[in-house]
This record gives sequence, C-alpha cells and structure tokens, in this order.
Amino acid sequence: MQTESGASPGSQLLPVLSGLVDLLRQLQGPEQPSSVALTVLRLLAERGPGRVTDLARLARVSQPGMTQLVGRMEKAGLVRRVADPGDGRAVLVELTAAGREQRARTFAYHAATLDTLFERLDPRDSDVITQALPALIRLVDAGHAERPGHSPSGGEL
Amino acid sequence: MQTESGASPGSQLLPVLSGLVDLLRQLQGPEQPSSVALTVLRLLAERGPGRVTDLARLARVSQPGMTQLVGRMEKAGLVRRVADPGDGRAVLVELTAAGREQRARTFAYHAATLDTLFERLDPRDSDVITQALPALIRLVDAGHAERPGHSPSGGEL
DNA sequence: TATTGTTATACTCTATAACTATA
DNA sequence: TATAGTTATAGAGTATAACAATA
Repeated sequence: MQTESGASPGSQLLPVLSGLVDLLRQLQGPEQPSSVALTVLRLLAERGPGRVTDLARLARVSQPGMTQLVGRMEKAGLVRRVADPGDGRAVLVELTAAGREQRARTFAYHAATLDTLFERLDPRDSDVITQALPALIRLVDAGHAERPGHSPSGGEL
Repeated sequence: MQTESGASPGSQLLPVLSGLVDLLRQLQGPEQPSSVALTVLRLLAERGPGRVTDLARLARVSQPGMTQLVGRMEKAGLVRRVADPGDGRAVLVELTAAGREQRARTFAYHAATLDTLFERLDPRDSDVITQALPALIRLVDAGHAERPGHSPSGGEL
C-alpha cells in the first residue's frame, strides 16, 4: 500500500481509510451486529436515549429504515422504546442492560483486535498514530459540522 | 468525540475509526457503488486482474457472494471475465475502461469531500494526520499479514 | 400544515448448500 | 480428492410511498 506524497491530504488519506474500513469489515466478532446497528449502539451509549428521527439522521439511514432497525434491535432485547414525555408524537429509544453489555463486548473485542495489530508495529509508529488521534477526531467533527441542524457535541439526542 | 488517554492504543483508535467509517458512509457520491464493490474496484485497479476466490478472500465475502457481485459488475460493464490461461478452472476478473473510469471518479469525489474537511482543520492538525499516514498504512498491512497465505505486497492477485 | 413514526412493498445484497468442471 | 466457480434458495437489510397521530 502506498500514497503519492505530492497529492492532496484527502487523496492521501482516502486509500488509508479504505484499508481501515476493510480491516474493520473483518472485525465482526461473535455477535455480528451490522455496521448501522453498531453505530446505533454507540450513539445511544455515548449520548443517551434518542429519537428515531435523530438516530436515522446521525446513522445516515432513512427514517423507516431506522424504525425497522430499532424494531429488530428491540426484538433482540438490545433497546427499548419509551414514550417521549414532552412530545406525544415522538418515541425515545434507549439501551437495555443487554444492549449496553453487547456494545461493551463488541467494543472490547474490536479494541483487542486492533491492539494485536499495534503489537506488531514499531513503537514509533504506534506513537505517531496515537499523537494523530486528536487531529483525526477534529477531522471527524468537521464532517459532522457539515450537516445542517446538528451541533457536534450534541444536545438534541 | 473524545478518548481516554490512559487506554490501549486499540481502544483509543477504535472510536476514531468508527467516526471515520460513519463519515465514509455519507460519501456515497453519484454512482453509489456498494462498499464491497468499491473494494473490488480498488483491488483490481491497484493489483490488476484477479481470481474470484482471491477477490472474495481480500474483500472478506464468500466465494458465491463474489461470483454474484462480479456478475452484477459485469452486467454494469465495470469488469469482464477472461479465462485463466494457466488454470482451466479459474477465471480472471479485470477492469474495463468504464470500470477504471468509475473507480477514478469515485476516488476523486471521495478525496474532494475529504479535502473540504481538511480545509476546515487547523493546518497543524492536517500536518499531524499526514505525518501519521505511513504508520497507519503499516497498521493496515499488519492486519493483512494476519491472513495466512497472503503476502502484504501481493503476488497472487 | 408540519413533524414523528409506522406499515406496505419491492429490491439489493449476501450467505449456505448443492452442483459442475478441472487439477 | 481438492480446488475454482456457479446456481439455487433463503434471509437480512434498506429504500420509497402511503398512512396515522400529534404539534
């Protein structure tokens, strides 16, 4: 794998990102939640209960698609729906204990897999990557800022 | 978005990766090839013609799944099947001109999207990320090395 | 009227099992 | 026998359109 050094930052980062995505594709683990389901588990764990509409927007799927996914996750015991006290139209989706546990197990499994890769790396490479993480986080946040009506550190979910 | 500084490298990188994956999910572009199809385009562009079996392994899908995907891509005019001169059982999949062009367009679109994010970033952050790319590439290669029977810089595809 | 959510329906994608052909 | 690929079939996942209920 190689990148051209004279190219734009985006075109240099892209193949690396593609490689990392492929890498994550193999990190399925025992329970195999889908990519979007994993995102929902993460959003609910990080931000607390949220509306179907907000989850759909943040996970970049349609509203009916999110309704259906929440239905499957509810059936699997990972989330529950509760009425929104302030808005009779809305539903709040929240993690169950089982959902929180599955999220923790999957996170731990993926992190452990990545750790085995880091062990094979020159410690200087590990350091360079670790030092770049805050900048990468800000890059991701810059992507969030692109979406109108969404504040990066979130209040609406 | 935030990570704990005392945690393992893997558990620090993981949420960042998740964010980047979410970011890529939005980068669909006009032609919307699926994630696996995009991987196949990339593999064929980077490595040249390859067998169905090898593509299936590298893209982490089943062999019949890859047969079906190649069939759809062939129908769309993106790839063609040619007989493997050295092995009567095998088929070599190769990009058509149209496939190469779509791959280039998608790559350019994604890279441009990432570039707009970099423009919003502090130049120091951009530099730190750029400097970490070679280390990240080696991390991805470490993931490839995990697969028995596959040499990172590839000869069999 | 606009918004939240669901239901109905169809399509894409992918997997497992069974099969054919070649090594 | 083992390997490369395909076909058959079924299931998961997701989208668009149409609908119901509340703001």
